[in-house]
Amino acid sequence: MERSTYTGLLDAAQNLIQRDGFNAFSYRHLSEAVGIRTASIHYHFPTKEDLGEALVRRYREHFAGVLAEIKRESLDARSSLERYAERFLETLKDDGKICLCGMLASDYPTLPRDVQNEVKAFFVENHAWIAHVLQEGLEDGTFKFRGTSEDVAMTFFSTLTGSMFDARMFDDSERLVRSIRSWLDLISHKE
Amino acid sequence: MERSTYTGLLDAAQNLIQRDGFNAFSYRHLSEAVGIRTASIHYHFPTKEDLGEALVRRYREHFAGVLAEIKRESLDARSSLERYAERFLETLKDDGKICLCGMLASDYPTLPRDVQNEVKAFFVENHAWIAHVLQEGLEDGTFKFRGTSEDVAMTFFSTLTGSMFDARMFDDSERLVRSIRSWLDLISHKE
DNA sequence: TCATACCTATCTAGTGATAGATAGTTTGTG
DNA sequence: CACAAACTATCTATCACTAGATAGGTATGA
Repeated sequence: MERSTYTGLLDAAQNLIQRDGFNAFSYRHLSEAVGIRTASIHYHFPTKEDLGEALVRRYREHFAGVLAEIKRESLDARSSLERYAERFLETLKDDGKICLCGMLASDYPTLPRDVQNEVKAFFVENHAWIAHVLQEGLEDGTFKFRGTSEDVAMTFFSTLTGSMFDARMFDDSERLVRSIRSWLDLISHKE
Repeated sequence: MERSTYTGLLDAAQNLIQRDGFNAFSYRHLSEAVGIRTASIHYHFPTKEDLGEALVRRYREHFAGVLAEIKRESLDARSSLERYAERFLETLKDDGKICLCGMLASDYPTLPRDVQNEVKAFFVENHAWIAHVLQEGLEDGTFKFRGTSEDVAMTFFSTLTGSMFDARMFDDSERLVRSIRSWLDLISHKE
């Protein structure tokens, strides 16, 4: 039971932050979402920083598993990136949610230090994974591009997060779909 | 005199919002930045929504002038996009500021309605301008891409705003430089 | 001309609501 | 009982915003 309250708090906090960001979400909102008093939330997470850090760490670790799974199961580089991008699309379709760390990157200067570090770690890990897939695709002829894999990886991740904001604003997830397809076409060799 | 207070408020508000977003900025911060009491700010901008709307409208109109100037003076499509991207780089180098509307897009669900509409208008105008330049470059052979100009324009704008957050987080404007160059290389024909 | 009236831009002081956080207490369960 | 997990009640700080006053400028009109 106590475990499910803890997890329920993280889940609800993630929902709120993925929509409104770290500053526009409060213990009061969380209290209403979970059904316990704000004081009781402080029992589980003494400060907002504690909550934020636990949340991003869980998200980051979960994502590391997703990355490993895609790499294990995918046939080629293009379908790896497609499956990666699919996670962002699913998140967006779930009530217009934004990638947690994409959202927190926009709140970065106002974030507690430990949360900042978790968000940066997420970016580093994701950029490295994308760069690795890009490099594979470059070497086996699936992809064609001139910049370094690291730089191109950054443009891919930026396109994903940027287009999530765009698609949410226009309440049209197809905008993210088209953005992903267009970007992948830019580096795909065939035609 | 009264005019300069009004403008000074807009300037200071823009600085604060470009760093912290709409929710993490307050009349109190603004008061400290310009040196008048919060009550006096309400004389010029009765509500935060009024301030936000005036600010984004001014920004949008200023940007429309920038777009027209680039189009008037630039020789080819690639240098138009380079000059466009250069504005984002200058903004970032100015104390890690983010494009105002890129920042507000991340705050979108919590924004007052009139501010939301101004931000959307900014996106529409900028996407249309980029798409037009891309189409020109496609037709004269400067660029090569498969998606529609509109979709590719969205990936360019998303790359710019997304990479601003990235570069700010790592306190390294060169990351934006490399992102821009890599993206432009993806659609450039030569080599 | 000069007094009355209005306007502009600021101020002090305060509203109710909400923020994150704390102390101390009750409740449920093994 | 002992402990975990919730509670009530409260704190201080800040939020956007308002009321009412004031000083100085400007316009009007007898």
